[in-house]
Amino acid sequence: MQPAPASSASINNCQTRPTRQSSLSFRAESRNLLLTVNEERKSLEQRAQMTDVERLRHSAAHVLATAILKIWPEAQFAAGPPVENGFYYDVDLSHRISPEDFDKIEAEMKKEIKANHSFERMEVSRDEALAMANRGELGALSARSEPSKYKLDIIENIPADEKISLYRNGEFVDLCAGPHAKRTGDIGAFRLTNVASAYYKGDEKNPQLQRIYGTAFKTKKELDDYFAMLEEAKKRDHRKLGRELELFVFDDDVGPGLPMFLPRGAVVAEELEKLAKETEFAAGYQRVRTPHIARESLYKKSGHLPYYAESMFPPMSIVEEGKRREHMELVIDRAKLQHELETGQWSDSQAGDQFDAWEEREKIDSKIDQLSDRYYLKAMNCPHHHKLFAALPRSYRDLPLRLAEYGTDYRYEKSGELFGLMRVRSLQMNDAHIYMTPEQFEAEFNAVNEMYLNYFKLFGIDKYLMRFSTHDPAGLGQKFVDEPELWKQTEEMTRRVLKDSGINYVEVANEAAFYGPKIDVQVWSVIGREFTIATNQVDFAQPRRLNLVYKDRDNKEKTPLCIHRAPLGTHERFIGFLIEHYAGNFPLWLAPEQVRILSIGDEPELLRYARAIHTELRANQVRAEIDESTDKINGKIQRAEQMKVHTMLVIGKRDMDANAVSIRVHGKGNLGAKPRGEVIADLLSAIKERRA
RNA sequence: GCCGACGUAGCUCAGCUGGUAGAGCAGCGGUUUCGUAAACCGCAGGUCACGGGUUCGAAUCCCGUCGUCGGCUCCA
Repeated sequence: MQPAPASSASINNCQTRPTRQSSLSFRAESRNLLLTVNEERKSLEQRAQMTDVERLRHSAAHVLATAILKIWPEAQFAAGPPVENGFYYDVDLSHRISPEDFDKIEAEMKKEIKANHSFERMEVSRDEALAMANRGELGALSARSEPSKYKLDIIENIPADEKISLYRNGEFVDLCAGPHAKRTGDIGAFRLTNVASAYYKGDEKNPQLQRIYGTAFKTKKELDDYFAMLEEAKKRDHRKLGRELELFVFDDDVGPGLPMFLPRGAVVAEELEKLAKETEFAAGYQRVRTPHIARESLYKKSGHLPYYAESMFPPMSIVEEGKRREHMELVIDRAKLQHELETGQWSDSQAGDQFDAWEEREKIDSKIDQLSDRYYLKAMNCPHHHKLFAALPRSYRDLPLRLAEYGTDYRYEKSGELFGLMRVRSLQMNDAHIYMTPEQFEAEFNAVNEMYLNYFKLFGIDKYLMRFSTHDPAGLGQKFVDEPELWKQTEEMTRRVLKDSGINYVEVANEAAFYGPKIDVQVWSVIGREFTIATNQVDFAQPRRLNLVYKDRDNKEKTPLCIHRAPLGTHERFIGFLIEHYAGNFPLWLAPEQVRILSIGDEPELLRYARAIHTELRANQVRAEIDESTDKINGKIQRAEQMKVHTMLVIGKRDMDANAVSIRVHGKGNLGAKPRGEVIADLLSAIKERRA
């Protein structure tokens, strides 16, 4: 799992979760700073590949630093790269920069841009660079009493064979690989957006810096469009719409990251389940059901525990009735011993006694351990499914065996990573595990991909990308199971299928699951925001660890290959995505309330007619409601529109006399009157066919 | 987890430098009989997230806890 921003974090069926900090770190004692060093660096060539807008943003970062120095000359700068939607510069400054300071900083930036300084590149020797940094001249307007400490560190980490370059714009000189725009005046339009804190090099052992974010474009128009897009995204924010449309809620007493679906949200989840069940039934999957918890032994065998324990809720310890007394006695003994260890005066001559006490404590601990059983809330469904595979003798004739379940999992996401429905601690996944022979892999993998593509079509997802994550041989035995041959085989198979099927994919090294190569599926909502929604993983390790076997033609027992797949990801994230994608305007088949009947007035005869239609629709499983409030028709329409009810059937005396109804569709307005029977038939067929 | 901002009625928000908590919508009770985005009147609703402190007096100031949000290498 790559450390990714919450909005793009991936969903894993089950796999290792490296910490945010995957780089090797050590303390540089020579300075006050505690620094870490990265394993990998981008080469200069790689970095020189910047698009025009990236150059411009990179230059904007330098202009930002220039402006900050004009106001706070003592500021120390670290890194200031262009990023996806703009740029930032990390600054170490005792003054806390807040958005109130932005006007002042932007005004200085504008002066720099107006002055239209050129960006001059200078190559210097390592010694010159170090000397300048020591005089505080890098990331600065002039020499200063304090050395440019971050720049010094950066220089020291530049490989000996790399050239060192500086860039100057006006008075500002910075250590910088470039490239840049030609002149500050090329920065057509910019704006500072926010300020956040960031550790130097992302390592919490390092000092915390203030990260000033901004964005820049060539033209004012592009900048305005960008902010308009942000506004639109705000309107579509699933947290806002989720509350307004009464889809889901969070409650402090239930707990952070534990969403509860209100009836309207539950409808969406259940319609998605219905879709998945129909699709999977047609594709030869079988449904299974498994508990939400399992004994520790299962995760020891599956291999998850050492890799994944941090992402799981802490275990529940249970002592069976018959063992409670013995357990209690041990606990008391341990407490006594602990007290002694903590309060006792242990002189040098008693070191041996102290050591014995430690040993004794360990013995007691292990006895306590043996008496108690630990259960974990499951964070993934695969081990349970693997156990179902193993539950019956399997023949090659049974393969491929496809076991599917909308499994409920619990993952202990770090508090700072929770985000609406996008990153939660309880989740339900459109999960399935396909067990097969290696010969069947290609066909099965293709079928899975085809399922993905069909879903994309149904939901109107035009842009997608499959990120194919492979292993790095250097990580064998640590991050990845030590099976070089199987890695090679499965990665080749996967790559070939992806290539042959013409699917849009990229290959990413070193991000595979611990048990095999993995594909994360990224999709883009209609407003262009990226979501990592689904996952598809090859597993050759767990089946072996759990002794899964089938009897092959040659009467030999063999280990099956397994594909983990979850095309609809989790309900939580997929619904979050759909809310934004549709801006809350769900297609008829997904709409929480498909039809609302609005009568004009409440004369008994008219109400009878309206109620008859309501009853008929509900008898046909249509989610229809009837608004019998005393509001006037405009009020009823307003309320239905606000709740984004898909179809409104407006019924007045005129309609009743003609045995008709007037149709109004959310977002489309009044579509006029039609015969009652025709309207109902149209609704039923649109729902059945899941028409948009 | 770490840094920062924020937390007032179901929702959206007002409440100045400490002095009796307010509006609109939603809800409830009436009246209204209205043809495609808000009829009218009334009523009710808050331990100002929670806990502590300062003060004659705290929504307001301080500390802590909980929660939400922004961010935590896309590297000079």
